[in-house]
Amino acid sequence: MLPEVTTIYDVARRSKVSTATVSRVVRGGTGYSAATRDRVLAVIDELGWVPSGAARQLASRRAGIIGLLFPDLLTSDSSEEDSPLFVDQVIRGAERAATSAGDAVLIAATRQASGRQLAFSVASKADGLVVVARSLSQADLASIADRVPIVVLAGRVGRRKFDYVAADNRGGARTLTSHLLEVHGYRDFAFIAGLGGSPDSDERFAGYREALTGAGVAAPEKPDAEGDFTETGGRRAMETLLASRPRLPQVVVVANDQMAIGALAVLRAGRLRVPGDVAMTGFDDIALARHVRPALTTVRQPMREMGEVSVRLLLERLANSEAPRQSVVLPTSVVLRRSCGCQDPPSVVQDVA
Amino acid sequence: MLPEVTTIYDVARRSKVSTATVSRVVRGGTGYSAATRDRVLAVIDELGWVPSGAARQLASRRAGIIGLLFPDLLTSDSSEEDSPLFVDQVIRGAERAATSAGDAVLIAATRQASGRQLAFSVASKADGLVVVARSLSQADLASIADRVPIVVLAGRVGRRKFDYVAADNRGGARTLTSHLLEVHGYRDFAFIAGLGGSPDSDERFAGYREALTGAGVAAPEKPDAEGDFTETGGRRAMETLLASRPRLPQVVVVANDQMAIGALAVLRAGRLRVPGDVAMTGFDDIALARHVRPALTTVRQPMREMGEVSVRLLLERLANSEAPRQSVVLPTSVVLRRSCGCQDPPSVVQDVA
DNA sequence: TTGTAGGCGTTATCAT
DNA sequence: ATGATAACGCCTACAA
Repeated sequence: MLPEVTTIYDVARRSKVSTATVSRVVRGGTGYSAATRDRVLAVIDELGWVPSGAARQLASRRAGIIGLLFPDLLTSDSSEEDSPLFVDQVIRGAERAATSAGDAVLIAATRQASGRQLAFSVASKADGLVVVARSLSQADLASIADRVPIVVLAGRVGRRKFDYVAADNRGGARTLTSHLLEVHGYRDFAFIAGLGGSPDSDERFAGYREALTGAGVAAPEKPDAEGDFTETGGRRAMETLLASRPRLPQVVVVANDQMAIGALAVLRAGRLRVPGDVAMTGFDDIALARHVRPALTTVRQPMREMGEVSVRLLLERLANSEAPRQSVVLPTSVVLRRSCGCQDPPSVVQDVA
Repeated sequence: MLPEVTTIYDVARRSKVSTATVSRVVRGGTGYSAATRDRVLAVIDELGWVPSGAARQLASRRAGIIGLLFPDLLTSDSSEEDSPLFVDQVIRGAERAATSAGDAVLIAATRQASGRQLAFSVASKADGLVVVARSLSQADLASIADRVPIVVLAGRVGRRKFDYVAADNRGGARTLTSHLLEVHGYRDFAFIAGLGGSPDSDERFAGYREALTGAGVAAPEKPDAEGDFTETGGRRAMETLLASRPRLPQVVVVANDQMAIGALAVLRAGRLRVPGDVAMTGFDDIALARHVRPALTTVRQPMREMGEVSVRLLLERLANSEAPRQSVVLPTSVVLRRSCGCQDPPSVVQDVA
């Protein structure tokens, strides 16, 4: 026995009005008497009718769905704890912004090859897409963009062609490094980067260099070591660093928290004290950063807010496709803890201008 | 200038075939020559046509969308780190299972009052729903269920009416408590519960009691203190416990990790050694549990797997609505670390039968 | 192998 | 204030 869904026709017939009137009533439009409204509403309730999303979308060209595309971060061999919380937070933020506007969020992780097809599939179901950087090739991005509006999330500041929102990675790294220079007086630095070519890592390295250069400290062209954003990767990078340098730097600036935590483990295993022998900083302010010993000085990105703002931007564009392109760079903030050498964790959060 | 989306008619005209043939080709059906296929495919590519999800759903009664409803856990005042990772993991799992079946996941958090409407909205857009326990009233659940298939996630084992998947909370708590009794020989216990009436907390308490009773240890009818699943809540509950008991129990069994971590902080502040003066255990095995000092003995729920299995169950029902109701209870496992008194963290994972 | 045409459940445009 | 009736873009018997 088939579900036999009730349709707008059933409602119309039973309340002795036309489907047009039913439609008006449910959408809160105008043009019907209070009596009609009550009658229709009663019948709807009685029949338990729920308008078909598909039919609605087809006729009104509005699905009430925001697509969110992100790169698959929990692939095969990366262990549970390596899976970044970044996307989770972004999802939460997006969900919140969308829901409060009456929309829902359709999510899909693009895994390597299958990404293209998935992206199109999602695009065909949503009114617009929020695409987290690096989850799609530029070509695919462009070809989808001329079907539905797109907002790009994260990625390098300065991208064109689309609306985008990003965190001020560079500014955060710059402020953090300045703190290291000015407050602690460090002069001998080392930098552990994330995956080569990652916009986030690059931006952070750039900010780091800007601060060093600005302080008259020689800054190398390239990072001293490179990991892959995971704890394991950080461990390896730290080992490489240790092996390649004759003597310890005063401070190691790491491109993200997870790698910093891995690096911390290596130092601990080598009986090196942090921040006594070497200071260290991370980036992201994941929950762990606060709990690890020593607590990790880091830079916080407003991940949830990034998700929210992306959706908001998208909704704006949906409402007005002619509006000028917008780009929002959200401020990051430096979180001072023990690992950089600060005493008695002030837990102060220092905003980046 | 309007987007002027290209439709199947454009493709048909340009490749000089009927829309039926285009449809056959794109869906990989049968009944066309290789030459025709290539020609159509070429035109599709040239025109950049993407079939409309809405039209497709309307005609085929299949949206390719799985809805996921969960309670809003990051409300207002709860701080960032208190937001549970449970749902995040479930989302990941669901996304993975759905994507590999060619579907996408539509997510929505039900916030208090608005829940009902949101749920219906999502139901109207999806082929089926995975509903995380407590995100909807029984009445709403029922009224949605006779429109689309529903799978209930988590919640108490033993529910009827719907397909459901749950973790073996009771078994996990029982095994954990038995370990405490048998290996460590503890006899004086205390239990910190989560929110009153939470099925998860109740089940865990039940398992705890079963083990105690089975070992001939008197088990109180009610938990010794109650928190709200957050770190802060755990802190408060521990303070209450401390204030209300003349002397320390040998071990405190806490209903989840976050509260346990809060409780740990209280003990540390009181200069009490864990597990020296009091032993402690958590539940969930969040990432932090491993990094906190002492590392927390806890019970792991296969959160991601729960998401995956839910979607799989839903897809099965979508394929065959007549199949008998299914319920899957996934095993939990005890993770032994320092906080319960175990030496030299064996990091052993002990499966629950 | 290919085409024709009706139907899917709403919305929206005209009338009335 | 209400009602007919085209779209909307695709799928799918049924024919050819």
